[in-house]
Amino acid sequence: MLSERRLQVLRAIVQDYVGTEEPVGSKALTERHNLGVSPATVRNDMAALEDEGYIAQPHTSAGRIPTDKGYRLFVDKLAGVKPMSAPERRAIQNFLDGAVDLDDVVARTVRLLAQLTRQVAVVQYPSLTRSTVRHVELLALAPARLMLVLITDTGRVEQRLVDCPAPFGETSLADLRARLNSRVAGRRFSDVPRLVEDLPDAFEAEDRGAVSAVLSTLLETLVEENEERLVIGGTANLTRFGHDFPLMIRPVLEALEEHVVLLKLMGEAGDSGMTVRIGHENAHEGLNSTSVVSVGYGSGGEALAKLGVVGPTRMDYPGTMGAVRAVARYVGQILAES
Amino acid sequence: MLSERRLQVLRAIVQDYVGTEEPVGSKALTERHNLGVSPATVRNDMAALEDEGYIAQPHTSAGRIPTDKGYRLFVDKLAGVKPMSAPERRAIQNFLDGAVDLDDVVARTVRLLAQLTRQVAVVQYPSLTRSTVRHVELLALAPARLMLVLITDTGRVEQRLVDCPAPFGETSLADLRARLNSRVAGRRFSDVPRLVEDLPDAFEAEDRGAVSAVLSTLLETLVEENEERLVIGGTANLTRFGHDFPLMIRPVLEALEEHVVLLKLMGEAGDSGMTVRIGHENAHEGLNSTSVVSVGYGSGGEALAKLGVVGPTRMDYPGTMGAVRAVARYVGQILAES
DNA sequence: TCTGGCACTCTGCGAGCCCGAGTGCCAGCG
DNA sequence: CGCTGGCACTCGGGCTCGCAGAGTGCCAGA
Repeated sequence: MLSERRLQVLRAIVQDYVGTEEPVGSKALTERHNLGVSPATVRNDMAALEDEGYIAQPHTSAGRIPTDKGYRLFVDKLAGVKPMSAPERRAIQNFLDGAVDLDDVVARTVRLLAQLTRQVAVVQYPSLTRSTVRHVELLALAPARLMLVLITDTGRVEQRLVDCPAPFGETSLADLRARLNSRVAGRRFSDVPRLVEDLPDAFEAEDRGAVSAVLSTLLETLVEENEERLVIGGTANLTRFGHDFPLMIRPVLEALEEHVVLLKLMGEAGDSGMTVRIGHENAHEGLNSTSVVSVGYGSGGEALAKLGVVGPTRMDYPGTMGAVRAVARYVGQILAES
Repeated sequence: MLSERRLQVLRAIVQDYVGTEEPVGSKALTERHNLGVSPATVRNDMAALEDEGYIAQPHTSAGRIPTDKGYRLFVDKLAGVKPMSAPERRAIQNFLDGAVDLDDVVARTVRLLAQLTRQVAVVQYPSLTRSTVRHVELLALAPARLMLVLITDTGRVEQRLVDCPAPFGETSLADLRARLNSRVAGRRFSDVPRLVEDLPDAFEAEDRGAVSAVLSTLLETLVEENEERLVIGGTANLTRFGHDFPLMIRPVLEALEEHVVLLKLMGEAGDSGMTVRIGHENAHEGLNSTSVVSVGYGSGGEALAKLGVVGPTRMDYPGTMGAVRAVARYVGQILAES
């Protein structure tokens, strides 16, 4: 176990390195933080921290920089979440309040997050599987061809074509539409399969094929995970990554275009509370020199989707976490209102 | 007017510079292209080209590099469009044929284009204003609150909320839905305003307010330009930009996130044929060191939207133009089929 | 009008050098 | 036992210097 002072030293190293972007030495540390001890003592502590793997030296006789493990300890034990100031919170709220529809909410959120954290922002569209059905609409495009339109309480609309095995009369269609809506409107997606299970039984034999086709398309739409969309912004902030960066940012840009990977990454993070993945903790290789801070957001108590930022491991964790948390909270509010 | 040989020299300079990324000198030129004259002669020609502003020297006593004006001349007079090879064309077609819906077509297109050109690809969603209406649907969410859903022939769906000045009965709603569809289904968006102009007259006075509200929302949706979506891919290719690139790519990344700017840029380009904007010809400052190659695509004879690539002015223009043209052509085919 | 020759001018690169920051270790002190 | 000051050592960054190579412009001659 590390002594209290050594933790202080580690904290000081992280803070200074994040600020200056340069390896930090024992002398500079004692000057900037009053630890009450001399550089020599700090050197001993640093040696111990290095033995434990919390810090490292880029070259012999240079200062130390934190390792992933060091950041991990810093985030877990040494740093809290820095709350946003009241004016900042107001600014967030004002900015988000101006949104006119769901797309706009997401677009604004991503810009806001990128601006606040000066990093790359990632926002997942509110997931279908957690929300409730507002309305299901069926349109006959041709005798045996329907369009299914699903409207969610978050204002999202999904449409699918349905090819029926047999023509489907206008009255049957109206009937199906009415029955479907009376059963599922206002219900959670996860409940829908159970609620419509026996629906074909209510129809004439000749229509059952079509009804089944509609229902299976509906269920498909509900579970379809790969329809989950991501919006990314603030990639220009990658240029503040470091000095040696051509090689650094290329894999990051590539990873950011792999939405599937990102979705997986954000999905793995726990539902409740904020998740911070540091450096090599990220499964995807391209993100091994970045940290990902993500959190769920949603209207009401439940998380609909995730949002977060991607930045260098050398980032201001407390500030970033504060911004991410605040934005998630306000987006949730906005979604709940609309 | 420049002599024939001087044009040859300019062409050779552009080709070599694009290939090597290094200023090209008179000796290297005569070695790699058999111009039939000596380096000294080429030097004279280069001096002339420099006087005219087609090429420049980064430093005294270094080779020459083309200026924007030089590239312009190259593109206009000296280089054709390099057609894709048959295998390449097949690969494009196969890749695009696998798409399952409009979103997928666009996503595949952007990836394909980025891969083929090794540059940043930009694809605009098929524009609403040029396409035709497949169906208009109206749903009552509440007595005085409707949802308008517009389905286009390209498979795109737009939805809007409509607040009515007064409650609107179910029968009137069905009536409006039927009349609306019979008038506009299958018609071009640009014709819709004329076609629905007198529609309120067919309704009772008490419903006219609501009908007008629906119609104005519909028209708004049709003309709404800022709803035009862009998809961007291949940003990782920016890392191949040049050596001095932190400062180079930051403004480019910023510009790429300004979809409004990009839309304007692509919109300005002529409808027919391919447009190449080189360096400072781009109005947006962040793109002053890039060239944009764009072309319209669409099903049938008409362009629905644009697609293109953004790359360094030092790009392989014939190859890029060939790839852009080929992709646009095949995307158009796919859209026409579906 | 083209060519070969020549003198000139840069940039880039490597070698050598010094300086400063930082370390590790040790002996001494409370 | 832990902290401190001192000291010798190391190493990277930045500086200058010098050189080689590539490229140019100009000029006289074919």
